[in-house]
Amino acid sequence: MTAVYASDPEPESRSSRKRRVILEAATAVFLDNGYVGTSMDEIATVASVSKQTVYKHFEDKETLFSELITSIVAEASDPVQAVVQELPESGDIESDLRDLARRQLALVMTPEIMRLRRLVIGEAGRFPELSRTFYELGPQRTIEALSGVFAQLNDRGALRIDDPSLAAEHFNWLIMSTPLNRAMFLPEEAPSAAELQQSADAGVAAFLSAYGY
Amino acid sequence: MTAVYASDPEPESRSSRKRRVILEAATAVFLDNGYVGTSMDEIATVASVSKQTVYKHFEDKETLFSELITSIVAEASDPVQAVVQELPESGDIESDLRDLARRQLALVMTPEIMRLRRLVIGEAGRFPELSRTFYELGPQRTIEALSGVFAQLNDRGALRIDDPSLAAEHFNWLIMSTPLNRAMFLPEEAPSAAELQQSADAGVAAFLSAYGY
Amino acid sequence: MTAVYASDPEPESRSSRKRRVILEAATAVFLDNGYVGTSMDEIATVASVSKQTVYKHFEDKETLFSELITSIVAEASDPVQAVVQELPESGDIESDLRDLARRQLALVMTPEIMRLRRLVIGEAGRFPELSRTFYELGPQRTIEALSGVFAQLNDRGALRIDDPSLAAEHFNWLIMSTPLNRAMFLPEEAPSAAELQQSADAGVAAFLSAYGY
Amino acid sequence: MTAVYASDPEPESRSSRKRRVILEAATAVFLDNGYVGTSMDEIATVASVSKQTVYKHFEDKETLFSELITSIVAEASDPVQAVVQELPESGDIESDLRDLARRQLALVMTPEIMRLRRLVIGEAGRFPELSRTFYELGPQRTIEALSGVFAQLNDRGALRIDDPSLAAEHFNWLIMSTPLNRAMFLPEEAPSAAELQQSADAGVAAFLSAYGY
DNA sequence: CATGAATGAGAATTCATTCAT
DNA sequence: TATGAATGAATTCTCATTCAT
Repeated sequence: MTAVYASDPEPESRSSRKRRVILEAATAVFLDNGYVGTSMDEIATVASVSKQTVYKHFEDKETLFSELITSIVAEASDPVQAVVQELPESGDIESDLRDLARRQLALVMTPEIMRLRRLVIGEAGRFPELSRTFYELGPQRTIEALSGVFAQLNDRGALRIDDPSLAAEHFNWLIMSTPLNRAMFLPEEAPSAAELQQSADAGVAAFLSAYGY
Repeated sequence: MTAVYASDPEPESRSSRKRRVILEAATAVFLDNGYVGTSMDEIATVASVSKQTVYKHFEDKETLFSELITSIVAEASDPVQAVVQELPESGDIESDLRDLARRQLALVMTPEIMRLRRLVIGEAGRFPELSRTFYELGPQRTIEALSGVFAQLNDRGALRIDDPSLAAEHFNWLIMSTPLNRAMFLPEEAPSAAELQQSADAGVAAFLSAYGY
Repeated sequence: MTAVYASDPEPESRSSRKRRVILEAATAVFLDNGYVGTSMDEIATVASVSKQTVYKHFEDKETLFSELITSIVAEASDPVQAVVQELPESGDIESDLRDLARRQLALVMTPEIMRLRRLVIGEAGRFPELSRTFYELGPQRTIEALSGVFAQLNDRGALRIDDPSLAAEHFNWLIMSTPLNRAMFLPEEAPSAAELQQSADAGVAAFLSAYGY
Repeated sequence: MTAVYASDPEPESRSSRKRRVILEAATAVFLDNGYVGTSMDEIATVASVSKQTVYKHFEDKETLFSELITSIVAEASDPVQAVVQELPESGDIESDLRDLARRQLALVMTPEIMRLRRLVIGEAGRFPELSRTFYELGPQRTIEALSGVFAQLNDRGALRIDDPSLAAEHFNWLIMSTPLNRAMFLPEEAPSAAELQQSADAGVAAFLSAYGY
């Protein structure tokens, strides 16, 4: 999660190091216990700092939660974008789409992202901006990127697509819905990599039946 | 005035009337504020009964929540089943599937069921049995029913389906995922009936491209 | 406990029957859970009557407790008195005293009376009249009776006793203190009948060494 | 004014000072009102700290009570042990035993220890480990010490004792039972020092009649 | 007369947030 | 700057007692 900052050239100040430590602790605790189920005390304890220090860095619990979720969502979004943005060019459209689908699915189904998704959905009433952010940086952004890809594939004659945006939706959910929905309700049964691949492959096959030549 | 109810075959006892009132109040409050965000005091107030009465009917908050959610889930599940179980027989497969899809989608996207879904997902960590129940009585049961329908349609030569269960998954999510996912994250933007129809119709079209003759 | 009333000739009225049932239930519950640990609800439930019925028979919890304890103490006191009042006349003073001691000890160490003793002692602050009653009807009354016995035995030349009351105290505690004190603090380790006899016999022996010829 | 404590070798930390204050307040309140009759609020008020502070130092009411009672019992036990362990060596066995008996009795009959004893007995059902501790550190330990003393006195030819342990029991209860039992049930009638001495002396006299030459 | 419900309060425990040192 | 303590309220659950039906 913090790997994103790994190549950061500027050395962290003490303050921003603390800030990061607190964010990491808060991430762990919030994802485990939810917003209301988490106490500032526990965050401070897990971060090994005093509660005052937490409050020095974040105005209150809501702010901490918001900033936290926003930044994780952004972080989590990037790798998915990277995968979806560029389709490999092997010439074999089916294997290319399979490749994309498998990688996308593997990323989205990460246990931590699943917990994040459940948390954000559960708090959608209390924090509508957060769930909007998740939606926009997650599914929406993904589908836009896919939409671009499918437009190109159509132009290139590889697929037969009238409405790239609609095709992107269909592609996205054909490959993800089954395991995603299942995982959302059955947090204790993590799907195996094989199951994920199967779901991706079957989705791609159906997609090609509908949108291929 | 009460004579109207005189012919009521099973007149509710005071006790079960109270029980029902409490359940209704609890439903409203839990769906609005989530499990932790709801206090027994508020439930009692909304139900216009004393807290004692609540506790006389339900052992504790957890029990109340569990029984409540279980029963709503069961209730909500039945109409969807009814819709999905029997396909109309007009001879026009596309319009039949559209019909089914539209009705199914309209039921599932009911605001109350959406709130229930968010609530259950948000509490999946705390109440895994509840989310399992939702999963089994909801998506799983629906897909099993659809699976049966598609098997028949295949036998009848109306569709070309190898794996009815997989086709059922694809059908289900092609029509539902887009609005469902959106509504999950954007609780304030209820989709219009027109949008839902469009989603259903587009899903059916894609499904037929993939699985039709 | 209610055996005392067994020979009662007059048939119980419904009311007094209920009253007895309540008292029996209350006895069980109070002895198990103490005064504060007992709720009127539980008493009503155990007695299989409604709470109102309890309140119809007893003004309030305090009254119920007081009357209850007073009557059990009185009931429990009588058999001990009976044993202590009359010394058998075998001519063998040691075996006579042993007999008395063993019987007295067996009665006093009854589990139910032990629980009563603990309860009364624990509530001595809240219910001083009750503990006074216990003291007067229990130890004090016993010792007065023993005192009379020892006065006779002195007059008869069987023992050498200046102060019968003091001798009675010494006798009483020589035989009872060890097991009684132990049982007071170790409610889970009921002493065996053999241990009790041993304690009685050793107490009698010491008593005779001090007060015999 | 605080300079007086300046040379204190181990200056109490703020934390341990608070802890001590809480323990003292809790002692007072528990001894007065019993376990269930005492509220954490009252303890906090008496200690002049916030309830939070109480909970920061002690996990819950039970823990506080247990630690508290255990430590008082241990504290109270030591002086009695000191008295009982060493018999003075005046050569006059009767006056030596009287001395011991009077001191022991005076210690045991301290009002605070009496309240502790009542409290522990009253809670023996709820806190069996506590009453066991009391028993072991109190009566049992005392009698073991006395047993050692009597064994020596026998060896030295000062007393005629076959079973030192039994003699210790008899000694202990001959001098203590009467006032102890009375005080247990009549908390409002503290025995005078004179009465205690009389009880001790009379007990010693009887003991010597039984076990002396 | 007896049952379910109501009342009104109190207890244990926890929290977010703010002072004081 | 950071730590322990305080604040003030909220929450779950229970209780003794009283109405109303």
